[in-house]
Amino acid sequence: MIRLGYACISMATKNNPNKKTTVGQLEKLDPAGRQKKLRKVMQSNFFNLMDLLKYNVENGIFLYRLPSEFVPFATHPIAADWDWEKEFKWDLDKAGEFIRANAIRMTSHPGHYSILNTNNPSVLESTIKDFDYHAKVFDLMGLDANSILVTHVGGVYQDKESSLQRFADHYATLPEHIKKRLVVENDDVSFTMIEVLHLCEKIGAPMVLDIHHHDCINNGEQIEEYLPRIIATWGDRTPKMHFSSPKSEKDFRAHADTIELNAFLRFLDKVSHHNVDIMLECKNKDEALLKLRSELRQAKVEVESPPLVLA
DNA sequence: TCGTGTCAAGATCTT
DNA sequence: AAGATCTTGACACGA
Repeated sequence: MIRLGYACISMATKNNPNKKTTVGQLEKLDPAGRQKKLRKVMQSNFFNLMDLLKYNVENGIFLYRLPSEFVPFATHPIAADWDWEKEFKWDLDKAGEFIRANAIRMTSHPGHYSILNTNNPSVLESTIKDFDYHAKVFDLMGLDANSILVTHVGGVYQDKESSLQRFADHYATLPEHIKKRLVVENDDVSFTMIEVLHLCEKIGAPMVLDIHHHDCINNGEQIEEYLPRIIATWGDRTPKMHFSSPKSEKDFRAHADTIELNAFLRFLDKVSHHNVDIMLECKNKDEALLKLRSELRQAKVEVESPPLVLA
């Protein structure tokens, strides 16, 4: 069975769990004022998250990416003495309860400034701190290892081989609670499906296949040839893939507003006999998901539930 | 209320 | 060596 999901922002719920503030704002306040401000932002993020998850469940959407901004300045020095874990323990429990009760798969995507294969020790340190934060949120919500952190390989630094090796070396040093959630995605400019697959097989981490990125860089490889191996990297977890449509011929790498039905059908043909979660990445978010769903229904393609068996 | 400059973070390309 | 770009929505402030 296939499940569809979307990233971070819902167009239907006006408020989203990605409210934030700025360093400049916090600097104007005394320590107590800072904590108050951070608390206020996080409170609205919790409120908005519960609202959004309820909407998701009502609409049969069980795959969702939590915005990295969920905890404001979670790893920034300016919020170092703010103990959000303790302060929001009750809320994290409640959210986790709802997520587990409704079998929602939460995922996350640490920002593109977090780069595990960096050769700069201070960047590595802040990257691990960022991964730790993302993992901790899922840990505190009591979510299983299907709640993953998706990252890219990182920079090339003029030497792909050693850059891949450095990813593997740094991966090996990660604490268990991060390692059990970290997965690697092929990107659209540097590391191809094949390169990431080899890396994932080597280090024993799952691979997120991004179809659009593969369309951006490849050496003519067909995804169907590699799907069994990609899916095998997930072990007993549910594989996750990313799907999006190019914005235009000229601006190919950018995401379009919606998903192009025919391209999606061609992809579906290759994966529909697997159990796969598909994250749709497009500007129109949940609206695009619901649109695709209705187009699939019109095309009489049953995707998200097992085929009906008539008695 | 509306328009706009600005925003934590790195890598890479351009000047 | 310093600056621009990537990508990008939303905060915060001034009009």
